[in-house]
Amino acid sequence: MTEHPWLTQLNERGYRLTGARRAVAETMANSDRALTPIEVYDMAREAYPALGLVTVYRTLEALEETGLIQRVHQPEGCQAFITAPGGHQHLLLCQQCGRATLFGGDDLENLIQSIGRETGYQITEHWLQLFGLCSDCR
Amino acid sequence: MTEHPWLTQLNERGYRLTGARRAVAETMANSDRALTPIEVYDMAREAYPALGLVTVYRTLEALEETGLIQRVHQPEGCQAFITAPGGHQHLLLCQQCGRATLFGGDDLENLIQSIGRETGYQITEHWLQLFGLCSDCR
DNA sequence: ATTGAAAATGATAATGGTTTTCAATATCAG
DNA sequence: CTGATATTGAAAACCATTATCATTTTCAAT
Repeated sequence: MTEHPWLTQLNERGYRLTGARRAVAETMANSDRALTPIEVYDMAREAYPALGLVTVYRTLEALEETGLIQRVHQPEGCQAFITAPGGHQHLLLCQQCGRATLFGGDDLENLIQSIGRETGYQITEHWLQLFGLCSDCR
Repeated sequence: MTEHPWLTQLNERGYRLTGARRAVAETMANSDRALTPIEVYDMAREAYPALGLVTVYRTLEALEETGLIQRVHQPEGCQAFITAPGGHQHLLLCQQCGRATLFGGDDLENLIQSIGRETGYQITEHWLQLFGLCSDCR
């Protein structure tokens, strides 16, 4: 039996493989939009009905710590999570359908460096998030 | 008696001028770092002891709606607010002392436009927030 | 396969920040 | 001044998140 790559990664981090984790991980991995813990709970229970909400919280925490998902900040709240393939990426969210598109922030580096010079800050982290309408919704 | 400009702006928006609002507005206006509702509550009560926490929430809402303060998103949470002089600005937060520096995002416009072209999104809003150490703390 | 220590789970309760409700109070136009 | 209306703060309600804990499951070592 071959496991989803996410589960393999969790396992390598010392997490045991369980039905609950499989259900939560696959729900997140298959979603192209941000999901709240409750949404994950409802969706993952279709595959694993015995799942408890507390376990959803704990598994999301594990997935975030492992770098497989990231928290999404939105005007309405900051409780949602979305896949984070390949580490640090920037988000572009559709305000209509909720779809999320990831993009690299290569051009951002220059901007950040010049801001660091101007302000005297040693900048260690950055967040860029865009909102708009995706090609289908506009 | 001359009022703080923020209070004049609130008044022009139809809000009445009260001691509670004066205390909350001045606490926010005088802070150079992000404050949570509870922090505002504790600080503003020094000037206006009868202040209730509920009124802090309501006044922060009014100040945000009027564009005088903005919500600050941080890894630990997104409940804090900070002054927003001159409308939309970007934040640079010191991870050590919490001080916030504002900067314009002029150079960002080009980047955003090219991302819009690449992704097919019609981008309507953007958030950029930087974290690091300020000149005093590094 | 079996065993057993340690991890994981889920039900329940506790927590704590935010909102709602509502009667009393304060503001301010007339 | 006066009164309609906005505002206030205390208390209660709400609800997402976290802590507790007895039970179950995983999985490495037999």
